[in-house]
Order: sequence, then C-alpha cells, then structure tokens
Amino acid sequence: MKKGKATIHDIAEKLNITASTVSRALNDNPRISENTKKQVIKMAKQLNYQPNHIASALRSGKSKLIGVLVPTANRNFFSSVVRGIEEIANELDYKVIISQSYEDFEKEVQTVDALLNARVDGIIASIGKNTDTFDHFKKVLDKGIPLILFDRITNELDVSQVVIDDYQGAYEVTRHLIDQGCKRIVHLTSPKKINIYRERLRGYEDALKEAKIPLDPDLVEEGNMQLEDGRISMEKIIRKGVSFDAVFSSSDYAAMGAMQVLREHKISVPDQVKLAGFGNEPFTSFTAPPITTVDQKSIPMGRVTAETFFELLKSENNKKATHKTVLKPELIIRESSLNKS
Amino acid sequence: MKKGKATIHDIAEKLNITASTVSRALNDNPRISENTKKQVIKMAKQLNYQPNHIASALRSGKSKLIGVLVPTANRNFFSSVVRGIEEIANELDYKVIISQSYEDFEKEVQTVDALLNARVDGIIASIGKNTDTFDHFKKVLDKGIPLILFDRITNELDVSQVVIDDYQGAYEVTRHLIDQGCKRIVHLTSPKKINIYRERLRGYEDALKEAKIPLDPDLVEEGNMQLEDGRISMEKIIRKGVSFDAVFSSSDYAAMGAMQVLREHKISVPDQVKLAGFGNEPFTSFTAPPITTVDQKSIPMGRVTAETFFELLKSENNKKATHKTVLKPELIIRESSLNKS
DNA sequence: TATATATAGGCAATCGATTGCATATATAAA
DNA sequence: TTTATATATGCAATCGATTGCCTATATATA
Repeated sequence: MKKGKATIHDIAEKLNITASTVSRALNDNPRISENTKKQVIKMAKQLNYQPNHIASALRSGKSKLIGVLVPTANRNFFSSVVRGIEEIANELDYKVIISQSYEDFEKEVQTVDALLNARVDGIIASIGKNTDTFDHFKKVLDKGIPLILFDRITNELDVSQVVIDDYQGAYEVTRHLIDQGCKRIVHLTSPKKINIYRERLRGYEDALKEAKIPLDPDLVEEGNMQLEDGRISMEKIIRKGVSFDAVFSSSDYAAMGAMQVLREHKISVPDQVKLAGFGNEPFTSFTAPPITTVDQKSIPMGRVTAETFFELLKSENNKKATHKTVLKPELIIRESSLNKS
Repeated sequence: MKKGKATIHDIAEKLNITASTVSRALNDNPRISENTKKQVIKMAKQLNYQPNHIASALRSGKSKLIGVLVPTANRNFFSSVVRGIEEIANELDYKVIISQSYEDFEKEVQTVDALLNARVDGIIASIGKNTDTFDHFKKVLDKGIPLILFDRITNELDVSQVVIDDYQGAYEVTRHLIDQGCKRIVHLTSPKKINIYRERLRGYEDALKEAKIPLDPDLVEEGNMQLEDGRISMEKIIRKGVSFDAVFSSSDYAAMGAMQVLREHKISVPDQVKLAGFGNEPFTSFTAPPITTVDQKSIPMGRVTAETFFELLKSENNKKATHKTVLKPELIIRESSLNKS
C-alpha cells in the first residue's frame, strides 16, 4: 500500500485518463461513458480512494457542513431535535457541527461567527433567552448563507421557522385543568419574553377567558424556568397566601421544582393541587406522580427543520419565500393532573 | 464593499506586498517585521478579512475539526462530556463535529468512516454497547489519526483512555448499603460485558466479600440498563421470591425502573429496600425519594479527555505513550438509601 | 575593504478536486 | 462527399492559504 492516500490523479494515471475524467466519472456526470465510469469506480475501490472533502469544498465552495446552534445540547428537547436534524443530514451526506450558546448572548454571537468561519453551508439555530438583537444573524443572511430557526424564534428576521403551536399546547393543558374542575390555576412563566413563553401565556389566558374564569395576576409568577426557579416561584405563591387548585408551568423543570415544594408543604398532587408542565422531558414520566405535560415533537421538529433547511439550500440562490411551519403539540395526560376516581 | 470576501491577496495588493508576506504576518511569523505585521492586521480589519479555513485546511492538512462519537447525545452524561470537550476545543479554536452511533455497530463503523472522510484532525469516542470488534478504530490509528477513548473503552486498542473508577464507585455504593445494614443486595448489571458494567460488578462483589457477605448469584440480574429493563429485572427478582433488602443498579435509568416496580408492589424505598443507581443523571435528584447514585464527573471527564487529546495532537507524529486516566467518582448519598432516623 | 550573517520579503509550487472551454472521433443529415 | 451534431475526454485555470527556497539590503566582523 502506498503511504499517501490515493487521489483522483492516481486513479487517472492507472487508467491512462485525466483527473477531470475521473472527477466527472465519480460524480456521475453524463458526459462520461458508462464504461469509463465503471472502470473508474473499480479502480477507486481498488486503490481505496477516499474523496478529499476539503479540496472539494475549497473548489466548489460547499463544505457539506451544517452548523447547528442550540442554547444547550444537554436538554432532551434540543438533543432530540438535533437527532432529527442529523438523521436527515446524514442521508444527504452532510455533517453536523454542534455548538452551544449556553444562553449567553456574547457566546452566541461568537459562535455564529465561528460557524461562518468554519465555512458551514448553512446554519440552523434556536435563539438564546437573553438575545434581543439580531445583527449576528443578519450578517449570516447578508452573506447569503441559508438560515433557519426553530423553537426559539424571532420576527425580526426574515427567515423560515419551525415551531410547535405553543399557544395551542398551553391552551389545551389549561383547558384540561379546567375540565378537571380547577378554577384557580397558577401559571409559571418566564420574565424573558421570548416567543415560546409568550405564546404559552396567551394560551393559558385564552383558555381561562373562554371558560369565563377571571384572570388573576396574583396567580402568574415569573421565574427563569429551571427547577430552582420553579421552587422559588411556588414558595412565593404559597407565601402570598392566595388560594389555588392547579399549577401550569411553562417548563417541566419548573413544574418539578413546584411539585417538590408542594410536597414539602404537604400539599398533595393531584388531590389538592393539579400540576402540569410543558416539554415532555423524560423525567416527567418517572416522577411520583408522573407529570402531565405537552410533548413538543422534538424529533419531527428536527426532521422538518432539516428538510426546510435543505430545500432552501437547494433553491436558486438560497432564496425562497420564507415560511413558518407550525407543528401540533400533543397533550400528555398523567396522574399529576387527574382526579382520583 | 466588494462582493466577494477579501482574501490575503486583496490585502497584499492594497499594501503592495505579496500574499506570502500577508500569510506570514497573520500567522505572526518572526520573519516579518513588526511594522508590516501591524499594517497587514490593520488592512485585514479594514477589509473585513475572514480567513478561509478550508483553504488553509487543504494546504496544511489540518482541518481544525475534531470528531466526537458518542452512543447517544441525549443522555446527560454524554452531553456533559461533550460540553467539557467543547470548552477546551473552543479555547484552541477547534470545532466539534458530533455524531452518534445509537449503540448500533454498523452505524458506528459508518460514522467513523464519515468522520475520516470529513478529514477531522482526530477522533474522541465512546464505544457502543454492541461493539466487539475494533477494525474501524484500528483503521483510524493506521492512518495516524489521533484517537482517544472515554468511558466506554476497550483494551484491544493501544490508545489513551479516560474513565472514572467504576470499580471504586461501585465498591463505595455497595459499601454504603452494607453500612446501612443491608446484607442481601440485588445488583442490576448488563449482559453486554463492556468495561464499565464489568468493573461495577467487580466493585459490588469485592465490597460484599470484604464484608464477608456471601455472593448470591440469584441477586444479580442482567438487563439492558434502560428504565424498562430495570422494571423487568426487578419484576423477575420479586417473582423469584428471593429476599433482598437493597438494590444497586449499574444505571440510574434501571434504578428508576426498579423503584417504580418496588412502589407498585408496595415495597417502600428506603424503609424496606434501599436503592442506589449509578451515573447521577439529573432526574435522580428529582424523584421521591431522591436516588443515591455515583457522580461520573462528566464535565471534568470531557475536559481531561480533550486535554489528553490535544496533547496527543500536538505531539511528534501523533505518537505518545498511551496512558489511562482514571478519575475519582463521587458517591452521592440521598434518601433512597438512608435509614430514617 | 572584503566577507559573513541577519533580516525582511518575494517567487512559485502545492494541497486535491472541479469546471469552462477546447478537441477528437463518430454518427447523422444534407 | 461534405457539413452538422453528438459523444467522450483532455487541458489548464481555479479555489485561498501555506511554505521551501531564493534574493536583496543592511549590519557586523575580520
């Protein structure tokens, strides 16, 4: 075996043809005869030829790399979306570079820049909680590089987006709690007014309005949506002394925190207070009681996002009318919100 | 603004010097005068020059890409390791391509190949459960490409490895259960004899031996270590009718499954049976009762793995004496294994 | 003054694949 | 037979940065 890896030139030499012919043969170019193609492919195999993606990337300007930017990869939702994206990308022979912003604006900006520098063919992103200016993404668009957003989106950018219907999900959960007889429903939301929490709040409000239940601002508590924040919010509510018979948290983690606090206060879930979260994190099915939640269709979201992305990538000039795909969420009813009977 | 991106040639032209000089100036080569360097840097900024990593990768043979292969990224342990790796990689201006084998051997082989094809500068991997031949990794080594393994390792490859002391962790958990007065300790392990489960089994056995508690094969149950497998194993044990006063599962997920089954059988944890898992998955702290487990030091593991990797990468010829780094695990004692008092 | 030694840059090849344009052969149409 | 039209392939430039080797000028040493 030769020490260096085989190149198209080596193949060409063996076959007494030129590298161009080999290149075209391997790319199944119609200008090459079937016979030549066969020979080339055979020789390529024989020499254990591996195409050099880097060289091809340089010449063609296509790196076959796509950058995926998520706030944090170690969250079931995001890693599942990534999985969906990867499934599609793999089929199309693209590689996925994952990078995380850790909900940090500076880091997000740097990361977008780094992805651009790595010459990714496009970027799929979900925006960090603390991001409220979008110049770093505008730069991506200015360079004509395909960009798609999912889940955490913004209207300030003219790009295609994939989300679930957060409004609908929240509406259904709230509706479900009302159907269980609840009238004083606490809602845990985020002070960061990013789309998802805004929409969920709207769904909550509309479900109440529709059921002619007055909105009580005392029942809406803001926090950062982590477990600890859920605990803090719940403590606040309890300390306020307002009466409530249900808790709908915009995040499963905060719901878990709330449940812990309720337990510590000997308030029984679901007997005295019904509880529901949002996200269908795996742990929600483990807890005692298991927590009612809304599934975000993460893998389909990843697949749809990737499909939308590749359509854009393949389109003329990376220009396509932008559109928003809204996936239906699924209400998952578990013990935490059900009347014993 | 020119439409195309600026290259070193553009900078050179403006400054009436050659591209080589610009290249050297940007790379802080001592052959270039401070004055020229300053001018080049200034002009680069002015033209908004962004180095083309692809071109540099082609010429230098270094892509600044590192491939990370994990069985599944949406597992807290792995995503945390990845985070640790990313932290270090970022500092050194490397990008991380993540790919998952989904515990599937074929997919693992393909993925390694794909990473090689993407011309990564090296690979950091954790081996899939169903992998028992290693030709795909040998190929990596044959090509002289740095390879480091973490957590799920093998002795069949002469590579540096980073693991936690699974033996020690398991020993300590078992010891702890014994200290709580348990004598009949069930152990849930995997039929796949990959290193981690083998070591944990050894730790369990040695702790028992040391305490002069006879090993009872009836208490050791094999399963795939997912939640459902934990359920199945627990049901088996209960159906067998053997007496037991504790369960030590080699995985948190299986521990969770076991706890569910115990609850369903009205066997109280920790009153009647003490329970411990392994891994310190976040949910173990959420459950009621919270589950005693062993922290695997995932982020440090990621950082150490990356550091080991980059040492290798920077070494002469990618050759270094291989060595195994063993991190100390941490026993996390929670309610599930404690006597009320 | 003549020769050695830095110092600062330039020249041109190179990494491997792609691609616009040119060319040679063969077949078809006039 | 001559001219059009495919068909199959070659030629050489190109993508942008890197790098081994060469050169010109300046300073130092003999």
